[in-house]
Amino acid sequence: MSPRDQEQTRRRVIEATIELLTREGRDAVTTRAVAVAAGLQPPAIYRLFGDKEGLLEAVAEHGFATFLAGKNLDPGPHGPVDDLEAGWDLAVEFGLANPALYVLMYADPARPASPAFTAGMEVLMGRIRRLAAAGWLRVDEHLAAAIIHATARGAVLTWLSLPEDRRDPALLTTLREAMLTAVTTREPATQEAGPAGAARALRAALPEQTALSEGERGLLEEWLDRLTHE
Amino acid sequence: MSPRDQEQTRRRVIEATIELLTREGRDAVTTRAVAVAAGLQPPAIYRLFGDKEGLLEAVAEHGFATFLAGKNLDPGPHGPVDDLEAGWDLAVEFGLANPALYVLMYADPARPASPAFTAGMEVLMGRIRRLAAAGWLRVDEHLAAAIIHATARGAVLTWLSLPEDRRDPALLTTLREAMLTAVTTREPATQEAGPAGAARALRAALPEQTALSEGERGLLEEWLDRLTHE
DNA sequence: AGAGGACTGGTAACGTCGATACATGTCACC
DNA sequence: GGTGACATGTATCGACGTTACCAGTCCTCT
Repeated sequence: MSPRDQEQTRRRVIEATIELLTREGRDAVTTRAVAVAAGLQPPAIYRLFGDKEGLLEAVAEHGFATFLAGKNLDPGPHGPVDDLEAGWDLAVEFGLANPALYVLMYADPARPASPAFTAGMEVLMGRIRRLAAAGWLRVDEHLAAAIIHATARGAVLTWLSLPEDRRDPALLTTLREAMLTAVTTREPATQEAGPAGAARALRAALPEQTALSEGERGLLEEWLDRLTHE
Repeated sequence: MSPRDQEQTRRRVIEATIELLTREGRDAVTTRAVAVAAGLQPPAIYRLFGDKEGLLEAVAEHGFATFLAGKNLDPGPHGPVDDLEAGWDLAVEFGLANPALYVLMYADPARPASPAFTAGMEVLMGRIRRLAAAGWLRVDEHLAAAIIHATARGAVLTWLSLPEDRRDPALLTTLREAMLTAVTTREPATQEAGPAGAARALRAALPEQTALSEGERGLLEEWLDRLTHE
């Protein structure tokens, strides 16, 4: 079997698994059931994915990639805050649209970070960085990522655990709003983009702080001037 | 065997299961392993708990009840808002103190609401009601419950999924604060902007600039970190 | 062109799981 | 002291994840 064919078979197995997962639930995903659904023998799964864990990881990655493929990830016209908002919505929408897959990826914290998990974080981190560069970030970048992740995770899992007739869309919008106020500032710390603007803003706010020694502050001011006039 | 003895045996089995769960993980909890740990035969589990699901449910309930037993649930002297805050802390503390148990109870949203789950919600609902009675509630009671639950759930699961050396306690306090401002009409504790925002903006924009040498940039990054973490 | 060998794919099986049927033992009561 | 009901122990079932093993096929080298 050529690598080309093998890739195609992998794809067929993955899609059969997703079908099984979404139609009959997590417990229906057995190696045997997947094998017959994909039209091959149980051991073939192991030749293709190593073990069941490998299969599930491949499934998560495929599902997430497929979802992202239909979305536009470029920065929007309304600034980094709106981009963050859209990114949060994207994460939640993925969970609501693929509950079984989402639970597989995000329910058990013991599961080591899969490529799919990491890919989602990459998207998020890019938006956070732009937010920080524009001076909108209220907290540390890593903390921001954790907050965004936690609110989205909590939103999706709680939403899914509610009976359908008691799901209030306000849960999602309120959590999103809470996330935004926790992570971003209402007023940007700098009006100008790039290092020069940030340096100017920092230069202005500098005299009030005490984290640096006299000498350090002097050198820092020199550097900020250089960055400003670059 | 008298009902009294049976109750005692149930208790022994449950505690053996918790021991197994926390020491060797979820997958180590097999009916056989539990049976030998509790000193009886595998079928005895089924006579006591019906099936494995029943055992796990009993375990969840026992673990949660034991945790709550050591806590004071009465209204505190600082008003309903502080009570809510303490309730949220309680939920999160339970998750951090009993990760395996928490994951068992809250990870999979497909699992129907267990008695333990409901008991936790009861505690929460009481506090929300007092909050509403005192006029502090910004949103519908059910929505408030969902928001509180979602933030706590997201906080615990995200915390547990982070490697230990990257867990920032600020994640918990920030999420708690976000929950409080979303749910109550209390004024958010506005933190002074200071130079932190500008420092973060400069930190994010730093890689793009060329006015500083490698060494200067390294030192500058250290200072910016100090300025943001002050 | 034919023999040898590496590699793919199929079959059968292992050990363990959750769960259950059945036999064995034990105690109360007539 | 026999008898019936109930608790306990034994043996086993089907299904699971996983692996050893064997047959067939295709490429290579002489």
